[in-house]
Amino acid sequence: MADINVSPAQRRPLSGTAASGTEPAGREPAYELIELMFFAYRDFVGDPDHVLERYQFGRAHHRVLHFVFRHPEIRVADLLDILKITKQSLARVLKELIDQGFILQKEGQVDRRQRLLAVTDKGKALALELAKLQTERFARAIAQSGTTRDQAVRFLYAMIDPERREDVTRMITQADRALRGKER
Amino acid sequence: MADINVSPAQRRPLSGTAASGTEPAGREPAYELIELMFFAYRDFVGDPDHVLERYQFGRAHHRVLHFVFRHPEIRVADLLDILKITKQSLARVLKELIDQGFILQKEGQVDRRQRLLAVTDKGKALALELAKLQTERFARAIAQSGTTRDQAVRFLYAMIDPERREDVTRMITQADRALRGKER
DNA sequence: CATTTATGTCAGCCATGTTGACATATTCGA
DNA sequence: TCGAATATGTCAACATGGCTGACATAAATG
Repeated sequence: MADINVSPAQRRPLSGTAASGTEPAGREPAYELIELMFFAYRDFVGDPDHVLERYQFGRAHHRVLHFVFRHPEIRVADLLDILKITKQSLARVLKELIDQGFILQKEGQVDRRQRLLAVTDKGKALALELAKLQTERFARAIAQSGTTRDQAVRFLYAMIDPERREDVTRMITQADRALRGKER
Repeated sequence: MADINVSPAQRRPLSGTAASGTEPAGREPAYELIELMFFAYRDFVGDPDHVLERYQFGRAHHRVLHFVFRHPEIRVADLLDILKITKQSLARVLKELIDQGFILQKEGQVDRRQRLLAVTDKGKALALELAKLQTERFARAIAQSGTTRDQAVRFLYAMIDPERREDVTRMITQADRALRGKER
């Protein structure tokens, strides 16, 4: 459980910047948060990007691999629903992931029209490697910011469109259940 | 200061999911945080996307407009450095923003090779409209998650690559100073 | 058996990133 | 003062990953 750099709230940024008066328009624009979100996300996806270059994969491959890893035997239609892309877009990257042996398809048992997707051992290894990089970033950020993991979860959750939150929670819960079930 | 929905920690997601044993590999992958970050960012940039459609602009236009708005009279080279794209990529969207009257260029006073960029009134209005949308999302998220704004700032800041943090802080501070100086 | 569903695929377009090469104007240092 | 360095623009070509529209196939379903 040893962590890279446990020191709460060292060298924090600005944040005493807003509220000079009573604007009629409402709230002061939160430029600081907006820009921090932009840079944070860029670095968050940057880690995996470097690894993916090894296989000539891009971010699209990462997303597909990740969600197939998290939802073994997922139907194509459900994957499209998570990613919010078209099947033509999915087809391109999925084909490459299958050709290179990271993902495999099997015919559905109950409904033989379905092509259920799952990661191979190779795919699992890569998905885990990428998840670990991002996990380390979160662990660092939580430790160094003096936040709790729970606060971070609640904050990010509340950044999601209210009407989609339930779906997201359900999806994550279900994936956790499925994965724990498998690994036992 | 009245907010949309002030209720701390209502309907929070899971988060009691990790730590089943002592893996030799280290930490449990933080799937929940990883996926929440993905969905949060998608919605975060989704708000502006809809508005930008009105002008046939994309996210690239948004980024350029935003940072030019925040850094009046910015040099092209400095803008490229913030965005981390090539000048050829910038040129395309910048041309459209200039043609449609959102941004204008002026020759540098001290160095006449420079083409200093600034938003027009029209550009400022659009930049503010977009920033306001994202500000509202943050205000909602902070109120509903029971976090403080300061915690959110520190957390996002700590998500950035350590070696880039100083630059980001400096950039934000400087932009705040420049904008406040102008509005007085 | 006709229709609906799940998936695949072809073709082409668009947005936004890239590299490489080269042009122009201006500044700056020897 | 002149040659090199700098700031910017531009042309051409390419890659990635979105999109729409059209159509094909196999299987399920009423």
